[in-house]
Amino acid sequence: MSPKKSADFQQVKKSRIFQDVVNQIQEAILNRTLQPGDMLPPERELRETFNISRGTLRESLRVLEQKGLIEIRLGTGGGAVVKNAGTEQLTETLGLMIRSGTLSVQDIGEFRQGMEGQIARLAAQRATADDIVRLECLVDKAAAMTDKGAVEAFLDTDQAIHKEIGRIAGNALYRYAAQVVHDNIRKYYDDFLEFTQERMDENLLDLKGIVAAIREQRHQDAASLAEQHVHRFNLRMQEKESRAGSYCPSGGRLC
Amino acid sequence: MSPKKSADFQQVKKSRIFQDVVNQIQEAILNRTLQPGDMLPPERELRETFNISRGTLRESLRVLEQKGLIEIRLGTGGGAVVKNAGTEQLTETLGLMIRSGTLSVQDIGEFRQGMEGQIARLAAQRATADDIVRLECLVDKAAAMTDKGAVEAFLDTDQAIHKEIGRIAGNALYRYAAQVVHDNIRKYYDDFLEFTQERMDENLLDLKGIVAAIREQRHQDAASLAEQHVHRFNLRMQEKESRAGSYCPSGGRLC
DNA sequence: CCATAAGAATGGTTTAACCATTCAACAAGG
DNA sequence: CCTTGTTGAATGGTTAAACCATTCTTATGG
Repeated sequence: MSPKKSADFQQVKKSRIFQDVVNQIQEAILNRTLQPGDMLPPERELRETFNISRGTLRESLRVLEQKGLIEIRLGTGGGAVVKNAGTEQLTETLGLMIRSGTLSVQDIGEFRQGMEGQIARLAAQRATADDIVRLECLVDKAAAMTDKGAVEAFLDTDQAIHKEIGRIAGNALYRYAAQVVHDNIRKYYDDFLEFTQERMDENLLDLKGIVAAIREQRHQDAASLAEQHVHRFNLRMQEKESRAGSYCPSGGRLC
Repeated sequence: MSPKKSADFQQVKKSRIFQDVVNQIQEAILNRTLQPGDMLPPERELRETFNISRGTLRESLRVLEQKGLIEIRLGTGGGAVVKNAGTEQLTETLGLMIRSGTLSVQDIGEFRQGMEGQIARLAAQRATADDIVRLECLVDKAAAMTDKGAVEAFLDTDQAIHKEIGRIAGNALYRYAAQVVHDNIRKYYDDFLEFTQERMDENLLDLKGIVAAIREQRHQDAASLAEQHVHRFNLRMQEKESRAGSYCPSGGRLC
């Protein structure tokens, strides 16, 4: 066999017993042999099953917990419960990358801009009459909140609209990615951004435009409008950030 | 204070010593008090510093390792080394979501399609003369590979071109996301897709088109062409998948 | 100069015990 | 009968001390 095509061997793994146990349990979960909600046997029993010490077993459980595959509960009737894989791990990892300077908030904002555009485009291509009704109902609600000057309630509705558009787009990864990005970016803008009446009016107009484009299946418009919407937001973030320079001394990198 | 606006309390955390240790070490790493490449003291020393047992400390280290913040080496001079946050964790988590059926391969393919479009668009907006030279050099190389019918080498070059476009786009998150998605999708198509001469010709044409659009700063064209490129790929994957139905019985969900 | 063996440093694992939290069953008092 | 408090068992969380396995360095001998 030529050296070029030789199967890409894996480095021989050091015998780490806990890793083997992690793999076995993880397989069982991904297999559906263990389903979400199922409980693993108590530690002292599992210990015997695998024929390892409790300490080693606990290292395995810690890893599975950190992967988001199980949750560990205390007390009688407690133990390891199989979980549904959610977005918490992605959110946490992305958060680490931001905080460690591997990613800048600008990067994330720009990513979000493109992504929200694509989501709006898909939504415009796939929205049913039912979806439109639901969206317009939410927009009406947002308009009411704007009239009343209820900032908190407006923001909630705004978020609900974005979530609904994500649902309509019909792609789970876009939905998760949007949530992960949002959860991470929110940590920063929550501290920064005050929401004035003018800002609400502006936002409401954006939302109306996007929903109209979705209703009329103008997917290109929906994408552009959603992008502009996020872009305006990103600009404000940058203004804020450079004005309050102390927050982030190293050129957009967070500390 | 009204019940509506009551601060969003956190559930009281159970006293888990190892978690506290994880937080302290993680803070030190994100602080840059501990920098990538630095080594933590040996377990027996850390044990004393935190005044906990070795078992508990080891659970902490396992968690940090799983988060991708440290790497643990064996033997004399071994120990915990601080790592740069990379994409491995994201890749792994996304892989878990695919395997557990939370995401379908279609979802990922569609996501990738939109994302590669955005990346190409950014690249078209930001490419310098230097970048263009490098890209065209790679395209020439790919053309040579096509002529020679060297499939492996062509695929390598193809990937290099995509990577270069990602670099030119200048957004770290797009770059990471592309890699994560690619690494996960590759697991499936590597098994499936045979690469014929015709396929290579087709791909080469796509690449030439995209690079030309980038050179001439036709960012809209660059986006569309890149999307089409991925879309064609996605279609082939779906064909393959439905033909070899046994692989995935539950409607596009992987088992 | 190189090969090999011995030893030390370090992570990996085991054992056995005890502590802390939770829940259910049961008892006491109203 | 219902409420309230008590107790005990089940389970995860932590500790301690020892030993095993891997890796690197150093000494030894050819």
